[in-house]
Amino acid sequence: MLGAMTVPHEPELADVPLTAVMQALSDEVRLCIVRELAAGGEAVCGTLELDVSKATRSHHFRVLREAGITRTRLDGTRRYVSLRAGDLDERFPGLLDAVLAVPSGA
Amino acid sequence: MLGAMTVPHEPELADVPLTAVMQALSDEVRLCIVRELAAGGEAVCGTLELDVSKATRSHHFRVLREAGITRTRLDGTRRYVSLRAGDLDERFPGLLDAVLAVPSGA
DNA sequence: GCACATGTTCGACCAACATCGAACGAGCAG
DNA sequence: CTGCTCGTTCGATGTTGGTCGAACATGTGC
Repeated sequence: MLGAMTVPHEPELADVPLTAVMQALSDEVRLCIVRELAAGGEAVCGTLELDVSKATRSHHFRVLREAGITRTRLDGTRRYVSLRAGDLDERFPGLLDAVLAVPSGA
Repeated sequence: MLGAMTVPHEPELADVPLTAVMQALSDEVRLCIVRELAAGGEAVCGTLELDVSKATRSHHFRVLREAGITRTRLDGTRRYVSLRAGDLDERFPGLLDAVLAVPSGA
């Protein structure tokens, strides 16, 4: 029981139900993450500005990853996270765009 | 305290945050309702096929209504529910279409 | 008035979730 | 090897959410 941290699990988008994606995108913190990723491309987890603890941050990244929304690349002790925009748009056409079109203010 | 049942509260869509809509659409039962409304137009609450109790059904209709997704019209003892497709598309362009484009199976 | 039908509301219950501090693991720099 | 950093995992906790049965409210028809 040790590979869990080194090899994050990323599902096939075909196996992800719509409810899981909607659920993942129904949290303000996770929406922030998605927006920042959309705007700035790949990013290191710790560099994103979020008003939550390390543990909570890690939790949200996991939810996004397991909903097929993000991909995680390992580089030493850092983790680079990016949007699976292509996969997502193939599975749920227009959904991510519609979400990203909404300004963060409301 | 008795008007609550007779005059359902429907918010201005401008006041509804994206998270509320995503949240409302992240439940399978509510997705079923939305799909049936999209396919068949206005419908009476009780006529939709849902494998839940009256109380649960009422709960889901309330969540959809308060998320600005549906409108409720009173007619005697019945309640006609319909999608606020126009309002929704104005507020969150493309979102409802993207959701409805996903087949119910998955 | 009196049933009847349609929905809502009220507790209650259990599952899921967001949050945190603390402990842990893995890689990197001395 | 020893710290240091980055991030995960582990409880624990409080909150929210879905579900139900039962009670209630409201309108319709006899």
